[in-house]
Amino acid sequence: MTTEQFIATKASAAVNALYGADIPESRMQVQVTRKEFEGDFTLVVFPLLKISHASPDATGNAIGEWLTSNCPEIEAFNSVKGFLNLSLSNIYWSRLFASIESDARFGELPSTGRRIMVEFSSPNTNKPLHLGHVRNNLLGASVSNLLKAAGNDVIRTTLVNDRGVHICKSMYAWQQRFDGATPASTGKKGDHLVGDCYVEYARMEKEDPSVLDKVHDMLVKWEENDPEVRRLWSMMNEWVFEGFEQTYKALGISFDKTYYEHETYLLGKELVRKGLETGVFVKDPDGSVWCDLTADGLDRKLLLRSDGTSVYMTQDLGTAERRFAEHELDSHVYVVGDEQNYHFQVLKLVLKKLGFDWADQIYHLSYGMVELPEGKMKSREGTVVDADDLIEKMYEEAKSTSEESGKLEGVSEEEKDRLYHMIGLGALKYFILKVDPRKKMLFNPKESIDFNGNTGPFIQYTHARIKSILRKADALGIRPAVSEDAPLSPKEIRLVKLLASYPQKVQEAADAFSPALIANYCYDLAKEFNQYYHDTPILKEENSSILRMRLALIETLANVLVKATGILGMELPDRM
RNA sequence: GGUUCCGUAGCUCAGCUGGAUAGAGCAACAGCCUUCUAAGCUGUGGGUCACGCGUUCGAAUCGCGUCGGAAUCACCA
Repeated sequence: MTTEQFIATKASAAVNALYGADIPESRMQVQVTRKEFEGDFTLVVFPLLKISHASPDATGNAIGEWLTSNCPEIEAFNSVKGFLNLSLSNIYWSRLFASIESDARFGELPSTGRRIMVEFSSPNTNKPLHLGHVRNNLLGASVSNLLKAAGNDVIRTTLVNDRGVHICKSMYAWQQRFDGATPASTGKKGDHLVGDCYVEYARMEKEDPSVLDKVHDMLVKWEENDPEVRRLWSMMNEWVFEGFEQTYKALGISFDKTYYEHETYLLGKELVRKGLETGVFVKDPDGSVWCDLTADGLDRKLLLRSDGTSVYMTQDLGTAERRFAEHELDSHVYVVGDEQNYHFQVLKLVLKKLGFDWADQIYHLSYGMVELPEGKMKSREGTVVDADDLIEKMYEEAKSTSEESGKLEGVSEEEKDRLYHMIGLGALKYFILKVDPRKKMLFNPKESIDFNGNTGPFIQYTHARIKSILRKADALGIRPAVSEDAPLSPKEIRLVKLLASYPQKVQEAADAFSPALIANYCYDLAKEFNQYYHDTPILKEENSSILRMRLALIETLANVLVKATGILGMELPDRM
């Protein structure tokens, strides 16, 4: 039970005793007391005036009196203009702190028994990953962690778009203009080499539009399983996968299951057949198949072309059906940009029309685009921010900042390398995840991602500071320990309050599919600690139970920081 | 044109299930390292929460309208 719930329950009892009214605790409004007022939690009494038939202050005072004389945990109160501020006893906070400190699984919510598949990343194999993909990948990985922390069984998956006309374009350009170049012969990452082919193709088509016919011939041959074309296709895809693998590894991302579109693109045709039988779909005279959604305020949606081939939507319908069946999913989350809102709206609607109840359990985590100061990234204009370049840049930035501070003297080169990567990536991940996924975000390549203020490195630095103190204490043979003999200061109570709210934050964030809420929490916690650190000496404290309590407090704080940033996919260093 | 989303400090963002005087960071300015890591801490300045009307004891938050921006509405994926 959270402290808010505890107070709500007591307040409900107070109202019952004083006014004989039965107000459930869920209707009680309890919030954290604002900094400028005395107290820990505040009961909003306005909604109770109709029952008390008294002024806000009189009502507040009456409830305050009742609570302080009937609940030993509630020590004092003051009533200000309809807000009843309550102070809890030090023993209450000590015990709450002790319960958090001793709980190794603190913040891991009880199992929901639900199995959720999360699809994210889903790249095309004709160009390297860019900043937009980075946001997708980080969000997907983080939301997966979040849902897992909230007690769900999570399957991370990706659908690689490895076939189609765009792949053939790269293949054609390679054949015509690249003279047998390979990643090995050029020293280029495979995904970048294939990306170059794609760019080259665009140039070729501009010179001579008829090359498009050649590309279509190639696609037809691919579909006919032409060995020559298939061999080229496999080889180039292999290059790309190796390149992607490096990028995923650098980002710390992996999948439980990878689907390839060349295996799934024919799925869904059976559904179309059934839909035609049951009259959910209609066939036009030219042979094309449609679903009429005009009654739902949408348009008609194509499901099979007049030549009988399937489209994107057909495939997605079939894939969804197969996944729910194969994995006995309770829910499926798709991490896909908001430009596809319409697609998912239609997908769910069509599945529902086909009679699948689980259609309601599909959630499109629709995130906003990453934009540059001059607008959208455009590959034609060369304004695309490449993922590998960006990761490299972050590493260099971390390296130069670290070298400037000189705090890593005596650390091995190997360890330094690990730290630079951890810090650079931490900065990048936090930068992207701290903003509400649904909103579009701005990235200015000219300004490097900050390492000061509300940033990943700030949180990592906080952790390093705590670890430094704990190392020193350990060297002195002092062990952290919670004890009721060590009263908590107001700042320490604030920290305990924040720590205690962590499980609730995980729940809220999971409900909202928003790692940003976790990022904000991490910042609040780090900020609060740094203020505490600044004016509360720990190792110099003479009272040994207070000293040990403080060590226990910062150790718990470090543990919670590790868990929370872990959801964001960040690692925290012991020194930096 | 239809649908959906967005508009908060110079900039980047919190706050949005209605609650007290709207918060951070960056940038600017002024301080704090013989004291547990200054990637830190403290302070100053900076706001018509796009605009209007409504609901309410109370609106940045909810509703309607206006203005501005974005996405989407392919026999592309």
